[in-house]
Amino acid sequence: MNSRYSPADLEQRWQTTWRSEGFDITPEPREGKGFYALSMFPYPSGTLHMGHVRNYVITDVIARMQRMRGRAVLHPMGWDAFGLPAENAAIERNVDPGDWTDRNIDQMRSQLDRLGLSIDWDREQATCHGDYYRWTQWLFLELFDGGLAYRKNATVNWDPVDQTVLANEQVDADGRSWRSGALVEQRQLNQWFLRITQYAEALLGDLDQLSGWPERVRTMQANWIGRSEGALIRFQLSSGSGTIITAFTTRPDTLAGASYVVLAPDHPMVENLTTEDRQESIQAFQAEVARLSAQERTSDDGPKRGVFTGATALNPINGKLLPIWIADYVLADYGTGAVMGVPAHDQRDRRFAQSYGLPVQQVIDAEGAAASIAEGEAWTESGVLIHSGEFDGLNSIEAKERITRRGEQQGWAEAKVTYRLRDWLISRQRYWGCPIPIIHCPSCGSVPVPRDELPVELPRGIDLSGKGGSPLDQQEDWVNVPCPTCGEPAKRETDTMDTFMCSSWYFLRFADPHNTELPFSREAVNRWLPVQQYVGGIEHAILHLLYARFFTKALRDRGLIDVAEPFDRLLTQGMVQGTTYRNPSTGKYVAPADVGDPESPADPTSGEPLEVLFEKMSKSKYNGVDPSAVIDRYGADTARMFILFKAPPEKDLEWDDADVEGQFRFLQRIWRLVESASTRIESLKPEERPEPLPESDTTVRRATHLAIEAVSEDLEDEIQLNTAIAELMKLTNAITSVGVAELSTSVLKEALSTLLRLLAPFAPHLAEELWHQLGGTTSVHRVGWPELDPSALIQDSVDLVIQIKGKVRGTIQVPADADKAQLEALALASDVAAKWLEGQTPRRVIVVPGKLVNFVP
RNA sequence: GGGUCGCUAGCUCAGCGGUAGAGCAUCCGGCUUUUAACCGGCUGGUCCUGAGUUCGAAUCUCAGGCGACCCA
Repeated sequence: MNSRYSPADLEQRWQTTWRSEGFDITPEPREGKGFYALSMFPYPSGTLHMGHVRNYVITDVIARMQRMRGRAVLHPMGWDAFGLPAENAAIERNVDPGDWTDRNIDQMRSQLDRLGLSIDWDREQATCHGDYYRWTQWLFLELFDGGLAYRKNATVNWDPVDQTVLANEQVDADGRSWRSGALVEQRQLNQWFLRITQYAEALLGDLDQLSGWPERVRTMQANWIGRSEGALIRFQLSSGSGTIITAFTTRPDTLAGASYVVLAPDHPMVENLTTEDRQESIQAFQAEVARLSAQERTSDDGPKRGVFTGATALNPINGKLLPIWIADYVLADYGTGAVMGVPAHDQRDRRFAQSYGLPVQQVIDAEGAAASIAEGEAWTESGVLIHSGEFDGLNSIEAKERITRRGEQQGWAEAKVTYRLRDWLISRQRYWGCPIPIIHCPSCGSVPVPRDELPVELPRGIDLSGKGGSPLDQQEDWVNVPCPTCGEPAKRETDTMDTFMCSSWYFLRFADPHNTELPFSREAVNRWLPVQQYVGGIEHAILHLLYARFFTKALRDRGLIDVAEPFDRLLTQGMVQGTTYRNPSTGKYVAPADVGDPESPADPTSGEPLEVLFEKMSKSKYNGVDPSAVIDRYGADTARMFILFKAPPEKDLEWDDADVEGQFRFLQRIWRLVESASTRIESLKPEERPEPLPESDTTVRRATHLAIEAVSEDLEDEIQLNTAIAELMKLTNAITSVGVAELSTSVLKEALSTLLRLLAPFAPHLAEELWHQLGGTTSVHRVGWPELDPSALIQDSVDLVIQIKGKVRGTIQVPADADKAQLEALALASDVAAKWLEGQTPRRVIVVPGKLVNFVP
């Protein structure tokens, strides 16, 4: 009977059994909706890292628990398989990107399988396979038909390392590419865009419905969409030419304080406005600004630079002359590409005015305003209007409205809402992506490829030099085709799609993965969507999660689906961090093998002491832990338990080998506990329970049902997997400390059967093995979630705390059902009260039934 | 500069008006010729600071400190 817990063979054995029984195949929901649990699908890099493990294990626990609760569960997996790494591998090693990707997928799938994830592999999708990207193209044409996909010439972000353009969301705050980290340049190119701005209001407004999303993700999306209310102001040129410059402002109340007007350097009117003598300096400045990123241009700090055009405009509110400048801090595609300069009340305007000696006129007054303006700052708060003629004395809020209304009456203003959100640039000048299904015809323009000819397949086996331009440009056979409309010679679009297009609808395909007529049927989508629980990294707070919401809304408006939001509940899991050694003087990272004594790590070359940090696991920091190695050593169940227990799911997790040992020991304790009890239990069928129960039985029954209550809440309401595991430990400790020998068979059975069922989602293999050892005949994963018996939680007697003036002075045992008067009497009669009250009559008595009595003398 | 979140045992975290808890680590003891050991037990806390509300504050309020993230 003293068998040993050896995870390696039992995990393998159960995985084989489950697979052969088709345990993970998705059942059709019998009534109502099923439960859809989804992890953000990975890029198939070929190696599974701990971040993946954490992601999929969290989703797996939720999926398994919902299944035990009797729900039909959809828990699929796929591959976000287009993208640059495959293309780079092809360039470096001369392999086919498709073959390389498929090999990686096979490798990662087998690594995932070892974790015991209950994934329905029959629904697997890879975005780079024709039977998937056929539908990505089909959906692109839907958007094209709906006017949501269009081509335009625009200033776009160019990544000089990856040699492709990027969407605004894919450039970080420092103006660097999210992928390559390269400083992004600006280029003028003719590119494809999706009209996400048409959904700005809906994407913002519907954030309110997403109560199952983390607050910070909603805030980040709201900030990114960046709605601002204001007005368009039309400035007439003083030359009397009738030419009008339209500027957008959120502060029409400060209009009287405008002392100049600024256009973006690439504003289309600049050339006409500029006087003869200034042409040269204007052109030089335009060229200079073109090299800067939007972030560099618009930040509050740093000097603002510009050039005077020679033209002037009139301020419509007071007729003052305003010089017209161009400046780096105004962007052509935000608002109207023109702003009014109000140095007293805008920080960037103030910097600019200071550089060029432009007048500063205060028009908003409030306490401290004049002083701060005098110190060279801008007063950007609201206040009361001054120096604004008839509007003097109004507060900012009223004034915004009154001034805008006056302007509307007189034809120089218009109330207007603008957004920071830009249209989504989806063209990529790379090979390994989904081809855009468009043919350019000299006479018919951009013509969609007929739907029955989809997919437009990527040509295979081509030479990828990696040097400039899209590799598809050079594929003459592929590029030159007759126009589908007129039959004349035409050319295929050679840009491919941003891979975020592929991931913007994969969650819909999982509902109907084998459909050959449509990307998905409305019925299948209605059956499963929205995703009840979505789990993934916070890095997609804006990118993927915003695009997917946009796609869902656009497809709903095209009549393809009925849901307006794709993800009901979202969990953003934290990073997995590894122990990292760094030399503080050189900033260099040192591998753990080279640091000597881990207690006092030292640099192997210089002997300097190293600092010990926890940072996101990565090769360059030598702090990675290989999931396969952990599974080899401790088994998948221990790896799962550790990664779930060590930190709450949304927080960063510090990997610590000692704590992994701890989890392994806990599983061993359960193993031994069940072994020691197995002689007493022949089957798991319920049997008569003697009443009343002896005290040891009551204690364990209570612990059992407390655990049911706590674990159920932790898994269903808040996803608190770490505390759920702590509850399992408490139950285990309660059973062991009372002792198996002290328990009646029926209570022991109930306790162990409960423990194993609560454990099953976390450590599925061990729970299954022990369940069978106790005589279970069906899988523990199919027997149902344990039910709470509230009567088991009731105690006959409870500890009553006795406080004197709010300080705890002792406890007494009282009947659990005693009323307030009885409690007070019992407490007053106690030794504790006698000692501390010293005969005084308490002035006040607070009684909290079941908890305490507080005497205030 | 603004916002959000956090600060509880050495570490990672529970508790969110009513006796401060868990796991790991430490320490002690036992068992076993141990190398993935195991078992039992004991330690260990100005709950970031200060003020307020309350019979009673880790928990609520305010101010401050430190840290992380987001926005500018």
